[in-house]
Amino acid sequence: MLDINLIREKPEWVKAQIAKRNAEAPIDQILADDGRRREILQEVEALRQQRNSTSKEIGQLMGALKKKEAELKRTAAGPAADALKAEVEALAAQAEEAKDAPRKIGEQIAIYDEELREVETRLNENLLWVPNLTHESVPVGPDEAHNIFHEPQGAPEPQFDFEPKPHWDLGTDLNIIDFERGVKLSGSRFYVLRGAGARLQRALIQFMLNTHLEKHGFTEIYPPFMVRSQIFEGAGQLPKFFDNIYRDAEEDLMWLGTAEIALTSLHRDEILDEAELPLKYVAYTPCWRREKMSAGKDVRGIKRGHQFDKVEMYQFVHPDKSYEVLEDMKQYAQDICDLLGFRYRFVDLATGDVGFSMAKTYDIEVWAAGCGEWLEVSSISNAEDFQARRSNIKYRPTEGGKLQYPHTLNASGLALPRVMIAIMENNQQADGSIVVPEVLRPYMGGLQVIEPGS
RNA sequence: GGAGGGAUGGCAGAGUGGACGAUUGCGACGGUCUUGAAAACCGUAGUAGGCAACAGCUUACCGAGGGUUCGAAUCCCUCUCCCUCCGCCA
Repeated sequence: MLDINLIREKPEWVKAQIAKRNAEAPIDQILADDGRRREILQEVEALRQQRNSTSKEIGQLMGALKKKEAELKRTAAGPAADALKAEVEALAAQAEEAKDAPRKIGEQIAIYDEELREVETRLNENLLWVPNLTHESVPVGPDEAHNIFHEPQGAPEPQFDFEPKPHWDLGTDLNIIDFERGVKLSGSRFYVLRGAGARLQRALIQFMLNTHLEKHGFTEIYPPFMVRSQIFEGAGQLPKFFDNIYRDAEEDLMWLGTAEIALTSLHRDEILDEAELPLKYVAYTPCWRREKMSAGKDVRGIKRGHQFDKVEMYQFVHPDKSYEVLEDMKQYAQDICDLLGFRYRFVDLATGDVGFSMAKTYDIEVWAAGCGEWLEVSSISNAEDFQARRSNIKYRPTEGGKLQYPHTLNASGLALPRVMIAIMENNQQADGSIVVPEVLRPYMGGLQVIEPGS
């Protein structure tokens, strides 16, 4: 969510920023509703103030009336009682009369309130549809064709004296990926990992988590895999990406598309201490995506499934530090690639390709020799205060003053299926076996090579 | 799934229609005292919005949303969450 003050003060600049993303947002409607909202507020608050003060007067009248009534009760019949009775009646009539004015004010307030509710509802909904603004360092361009690809680095490109096979053939031949049974169980874009395949993935998860815990200083989180729709809204997934989310038919629960969604909301509605920052979290979760947008794309193999596993890093940081931390996060993801012996390249996403919630994003792509593709294994982003605003997460500055929004960053560390692909395809041998990267062997009972039947 | 009880400021916990944005205690912060600290004493304190923007004024907020009323923390309705007991269960 953007700061409404920013839209109010620099609407044309905001529009230009959104145009850079090749996106659209109802800025004019927001401005109109925001203006009207403030007009109504002034009217309605003045009315409320009037009503409050008259109500207080009535309260005093009622108090006096009660006193007199009590006094009347204690007084024996006679001239004194008659006089009191007259006083009581007069006061009662006065109170009744005094109610007229505030009652009318109340009716007016109700009319304004109705319009206010309508305007605010629309305003808030529209604000949720406005994407984050990209950072000035992001290359400008309407789509992914304008991304900047950096020179490949890391390990040298693997060389073979035979034709390297794609992972779907390797996996099937070794009987470690079972596509047919995956489809039998759940339909297209699902697969079963078997034997050393399943173990390889589990080893990778352990290896990645341990690396981030022990070398990069993260705290491990195990979040719920299903969360409320509000939580999706907080991360910026809703309302825009509703079609891509799996949801429960009866409860207001949705299956994570990424751990980022849950991690963003860990501190929802909380006020942190500045001294607590940065908060560094890492979580392993499965991720579920309908992939409606990519129907017919990447249908072979395990590159794009409806369910996949991912280790995700997430940080809440001081706003002044977030771009520094973005580079750290990039390094953490890179470390995993290096340890696994990958050849990889960094991509600076162009304004038109940066995700809805993000101000700046780097991708890491890993070379996979069998399918001959660069595979996106990590996305490293700074959301600045966009997600913190949506999720109402603030921090109290040590030196006092107004509460501030922290910046949030997320980075895959890494996405499992594509890492599996790279390992299988790059480490394959002429006989179809696969060499297990050294760092994973301790997690696989010392297994060095995945051979048929292992 | 059944029955009952709850939700109030950082925490604990009063408040059942009018002076309550809210008693009190603890904690926090500032000060006095002290060589320093503790104790004691004094004082300050929530969040969000609007207007003016220098101090100022104002509205809303007692789990959430509606309603009754001149007026709601307090009464009514709906929802969410928590606790206790029973049932079921990894």
